[in-house]
Amino acid sequence: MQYWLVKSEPDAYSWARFIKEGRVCWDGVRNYQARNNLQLMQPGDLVLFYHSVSEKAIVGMAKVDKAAYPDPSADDPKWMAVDLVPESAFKTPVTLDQIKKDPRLENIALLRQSRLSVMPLKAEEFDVLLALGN
DNA sequence: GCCAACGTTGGC
DNA sequence: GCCAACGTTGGC
Repeated sequence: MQYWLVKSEPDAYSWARFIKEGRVCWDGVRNYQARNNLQLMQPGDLVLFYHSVSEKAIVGMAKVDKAAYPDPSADDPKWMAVDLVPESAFKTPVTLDQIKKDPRLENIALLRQSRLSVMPLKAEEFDVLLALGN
């Protein structure tokens, strides 16, 4: 079991829409490092869902439902997608500000590599974030 | 709206 | 293979 975090601009694809639709093909990733992370996802892995830009907070948790397969939105089969299903909404969104202020999260990839859109979380980081959100 | 970070492209 | 130019992301 591994833990991940994915980013989405709420204007492009929001948590609310994810809940409403009940499943998403997480496609459109066009960055090798993010793609490599997608390829490592296994069904059952837990994924925190971060709203970037306007909200800047983790808003919920999803679960990997289908491991990586060629991205249907890409011309080139080297790009990958996974399927995610909603698991639970956070009671309280965990803001970027909170994350920055928490010494337990000082090495989180979200802060270290601000532009990466699919990143692994350490189990300890995942636990801290889940506790903050619930 | 600006800009830092960083990835990609293309000329040399 | 280097690097300047350019595009994108995402925080501020």
